[in-house]
This record gives sequence, C-alpha cells and structure tokens, in this order.
Amino acid sequence: MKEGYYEEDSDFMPYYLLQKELKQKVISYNDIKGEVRYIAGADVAYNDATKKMVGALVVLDANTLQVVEQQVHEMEVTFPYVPGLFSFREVPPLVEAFKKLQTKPDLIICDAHGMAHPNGMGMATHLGLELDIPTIGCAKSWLVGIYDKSLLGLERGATQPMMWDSKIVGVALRTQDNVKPLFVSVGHRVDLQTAIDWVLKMSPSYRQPETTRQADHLVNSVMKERMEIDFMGDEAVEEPI
DNA sequence: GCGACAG
DNA sequence: ATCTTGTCGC
Repeated sequence: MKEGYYEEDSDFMPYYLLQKELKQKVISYNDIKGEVRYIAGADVAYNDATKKMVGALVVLDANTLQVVEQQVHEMEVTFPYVPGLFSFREVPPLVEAFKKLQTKPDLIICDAHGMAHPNGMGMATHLGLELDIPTIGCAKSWLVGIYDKSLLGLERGATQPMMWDSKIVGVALRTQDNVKPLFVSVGHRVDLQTAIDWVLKMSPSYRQPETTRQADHLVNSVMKERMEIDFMGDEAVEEPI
C-alpha cells in the first residue's frame, strides 16, 4: 500500500492488513490452464431500503459471446462501501453465485479493479484468490495510477500504462473509438496483456465487455423483481380491512 | 499548481 | 451503487 491512502488508526485497519497478506498469494503471470472456453461476467446490485444485495455471475461462450448459464445470489449487505475495501462488500454474494454454477468459467471479468488498487488487492484480485480462478479487473472509473491522458489514442485498442508505487499496475484502455477508457488490470492468474486482449475481444460493440453488460442486466432485472414482490407483499397486508 | 478514491 | 427528463445520434 502506498502511504497516505488511509489513516493509520482507521477502524478498517484489520482489513488493510488482510489485503497485504492476501497479496502475497496473487499470481500475475498467465496461469490459465488450457483453452478459454467460458468467460463469466460478475456484478452486484443493491437495494438501500431492504439492505439487500444481489450478486450475479453470467457465463458466456468465449467465441460466440452467447450466454451459457447464469446464477444469482441474494443476501444481506454486510460491509459498507469504502474505496479500497470494495471486495469485502461484493465478493461474498459472488462466491455464493459461483457455487451454483454448473458450468465453471475459465476466466472472470469483474466490474471493478484488480491490481490497480492502493494495496494491489482490488475486488477482481480478491475474487480470483477466493475462487482460485483467473480474473481480470475492468473498471469504469479511475481509482489509482498515474497515466498521461494526452497520450491515450482515441481509437479502439488504444492503451496507456498506469503507474502506482513505481510499478505498472494496469492500463487505461479504449474499447471503442471516442469513448471514455476502461481501466484494465490483472486480477489473478493472468498477465496484463492477456487481460487487455480478452477485454477487447469481449467488447465488440459497446464500451463495456459483453460479460459485464449481461451481468449488469441480470442483477438489475432480479433487483426489480424483488422490489415488486416486496411491494405486493406490503399491499397484501394493508388491504384487508 | 492541484488533484483524481472501484460500486 | 442509486435517484431521474429530456435529448443527441445511428
């Protein structure tokens, strides 16, 4: 962890220390066994009213990009949103959703950072370690890392390395011409170039990879269903008079 | 010159 | 993340 990111007396210190321990186990070289046939997207949605969250994993065929299987898991929100400790909030429901999958993915693309994180332990990395599955961090917005915005080309495929703590921790990647870049980094058991290649391959027509889009749609629809059910439940008890 | 804080 | 209308472009 680069100094100056969190208070030494933070209540969350135990979690930062746990990240430092976990970081020792991260594999940042290509450790994908065999051919990548299935790639999953992961996402989580929240409901402030009920304090519930829904995590989803959607498995796509790596070549056709068609959905092969999808699983969700709903549970109570157990950890607050703290930049840098995001994984402690979202990994639990994703691990549960993963357990339900019949088709285990060869790779998971997360809607969050991997090593491009103050402690080198973003959600993608944490999830990868937890599941022992190769993961890629693919976030929509910047968290850490210095890069030269003026050197980032406007065309799809353009990249600029992001430096943090004197190391390249990821890249700003343009997945479509003239769109805001995505921030790609190693999660676990993949190298940066492999991560970039897969994100591009999974993003043929939109800014976000198809994996993330599918997972996003799923959690939103499930969340909407849940809210309607809750609403009907309230009506049912109010109505009889 | 300063600063950027995932979802 | 989530809350939300109109609006720009293919």
